[in-house]
Amino acid sequence: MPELPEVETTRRGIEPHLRGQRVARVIVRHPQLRWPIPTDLAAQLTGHVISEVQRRAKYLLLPFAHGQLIMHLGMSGSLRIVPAAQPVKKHDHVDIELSSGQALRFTDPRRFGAVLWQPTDTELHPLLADLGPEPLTDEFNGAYLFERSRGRSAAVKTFLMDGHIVVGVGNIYANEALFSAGIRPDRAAGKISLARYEALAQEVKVVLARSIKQGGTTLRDFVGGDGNPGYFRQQLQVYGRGGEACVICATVLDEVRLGQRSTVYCRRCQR
DNA sequence: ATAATCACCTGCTCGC
DNA sequence: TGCGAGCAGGTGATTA
Repeated sequence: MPELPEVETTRRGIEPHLRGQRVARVIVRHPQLRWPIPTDLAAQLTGHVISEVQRRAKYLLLPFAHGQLIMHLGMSGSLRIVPAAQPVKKHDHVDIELSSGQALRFTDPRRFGAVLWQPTDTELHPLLADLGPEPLTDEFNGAYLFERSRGRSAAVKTFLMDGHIVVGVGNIYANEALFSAGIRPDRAAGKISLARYEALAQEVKVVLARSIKQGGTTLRDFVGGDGNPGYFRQQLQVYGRGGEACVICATVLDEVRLGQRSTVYCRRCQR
């Protein structure tokens, strides 16, 4: 379910409940996620105090002196703070119980998510090593996109969703940002001008920031760490609206597949 | 190196 | 009401 705004919403929701808490117990009910949960996870975490929750791309990180916990929500994952005694449901795979009596509960029906442990000794974890810049930093801008895209024939939407180029822009926000920037999603990335990439970078930042402010986009059942849904859905201009009227010019929005992902755009507003 | 496809897994919606 | 097909917020691995 989550793109960057949903992950950041989760981070902000859970951090106040985790900060300063000691891990009392770790329960792994279903270790088979995208990769197996390390068998020593409980041994690594139990008794240690959580200092903060960081985010890099769509990964949530709990740093400790002796290593870090890496979590990813995949397509359908969520993390919530619940009373440790709250009965579990079908897809509640992991509980990290805290000294407060609450637990951080990892739920993920499709199990595309991940819970990993990385000891401190090694360098950057391979999953984090080759990631592009964070979209909400100055490092990510039109000039950067322009430079990285030269010579590339792939569709600009696919390019924008490539985590090696920039992290955190998933299918929803790629569709939205391209609409706001007036760029057709299937245009070759290498043939777009600097000026248009400046607009695109700007719109990526705007749409992500706005969504974070509203607690993310709840499509099916996304809830932040506090259990509240996100309210950005009602502001989506193209995602999920194929066949409906463009909010700008009322032209019927086209829906096509690009790199196996549903892609919606206005053939009149986006060129 | 880049591009396209596959794979992982469950649940839901749609059409018959 | 039941059933198969297709699709869903991600992304590493594999293949040309």
